[in-house]
Amino acid sequence: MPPTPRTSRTLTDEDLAAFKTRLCDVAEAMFAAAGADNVSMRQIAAALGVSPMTPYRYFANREAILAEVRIRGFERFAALLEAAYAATSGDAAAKAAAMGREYVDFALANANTYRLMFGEHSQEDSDESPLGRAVARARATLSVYGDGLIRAGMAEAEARAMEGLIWSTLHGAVTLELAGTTPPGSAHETLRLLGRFALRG
Amino acid sequence: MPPTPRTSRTLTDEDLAAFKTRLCDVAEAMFAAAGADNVSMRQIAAALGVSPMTPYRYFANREAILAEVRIRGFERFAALLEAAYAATSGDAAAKAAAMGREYVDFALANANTYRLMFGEHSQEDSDESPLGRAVARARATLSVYGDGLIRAGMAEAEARAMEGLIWSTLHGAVTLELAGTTPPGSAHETLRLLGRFALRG
DNA sequence: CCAAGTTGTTTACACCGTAAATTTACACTG
DNA sequence: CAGTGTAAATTTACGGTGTAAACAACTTGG
Repeated sequence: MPPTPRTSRTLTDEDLAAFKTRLCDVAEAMFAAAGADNVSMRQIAAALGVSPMTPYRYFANREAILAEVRIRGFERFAALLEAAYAATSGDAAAKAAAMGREYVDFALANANTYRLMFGEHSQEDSDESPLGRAVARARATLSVYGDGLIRAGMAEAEARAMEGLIWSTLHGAVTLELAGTTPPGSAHETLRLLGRFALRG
Repeated sequence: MPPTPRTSRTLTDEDLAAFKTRLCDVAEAMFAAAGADNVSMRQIAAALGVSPMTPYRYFANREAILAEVRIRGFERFAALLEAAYAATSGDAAAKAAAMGREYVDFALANANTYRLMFGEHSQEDSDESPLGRAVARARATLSVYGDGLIRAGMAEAEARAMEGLIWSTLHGAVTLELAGTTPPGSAHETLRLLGRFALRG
């Protein structure tokens, strides 16, 4: 069978971006359904209706696709947290509680995406990298909590450290549940407990 | 090249167990060095000086080896926590603090083993399964903390839930650091903070 | 001594990520 | 308009994976 390229010669920057976006959309859905490890390059290409090697013209390799999807995941995540913050009326504690709920709900409802986001991605998240910036954006939503502590008289450094503790607890709760180490519902239970005595107004 | 089997006919139960142990020792070391995903069956077999298919006579498949190594990891982990408990003189808070330190140290010093232990292992940890029992043993060491709370007047159910919260925080802190999402040292910092206001005697 | 069964080996298959060669179709020259 | 260079997509090919199946070497029960 002869090759059947139907190109329009040297593709535009937006054509290029469009393909990348389309590929990421498809890959993201497949990853979410089966876990990133169980989706091959060939499967992604087939789902796009394109030959197995075509994606390599747009991404250096498989890892580059994972990196891109990770970034998109963090951005979606951050947007949800920000929305939860904006949609909640009340004091900082109420907003923080809503964000905590959103955090756990997102992780449990998008297990494979969350696993991909927080899996071992070799290179560290320098604030310069796109991934680092996406992570920073998600992390920044946590500052609502620290801000409340500062208003209550806590030193800034300490308040920021407390944010790290809250984050650790949320992350630990959902990953333990996602791994099957703790039974279903544990994460929400932990969240409830955390809110009870870490968010007393 | 002709096959060169030098067997001694129908191997004893302890011969069988010995091979499994030897294989797990080797596999564990290779996993620790390179990460489980980067170690193939063929590599393990080669390291054992045996042909690629021989391990399959002792383990159903690769996943069965991972499961076994996971169990051994949890047992080693539990033993360390128990040792930290036994070696610490003082009240429950001091013992709990020592165990928390041991927890974080183990995870950071055995990153790949820890990742394997708490990675997605498909089947849940029923208390009937060997893995479930190994997990339960590690988890049981946490009860020291809950016991202290109960002595301080907290209801039992609540105290056990608090153990889950502590576990989540420790697990979250180390996995965030192992993933590179938080900078080195963060887990110890979180541990310090946790101990400060969760362990006030 | 022979048939059966246990052990380890070799071989084989379908899949993977991706490097390299190949084909196609456009955008240019003349 | 013919010819050519080249970007885009394809096919092919290579070394790797997990593991099923066939096979060879041996021990043992009859």
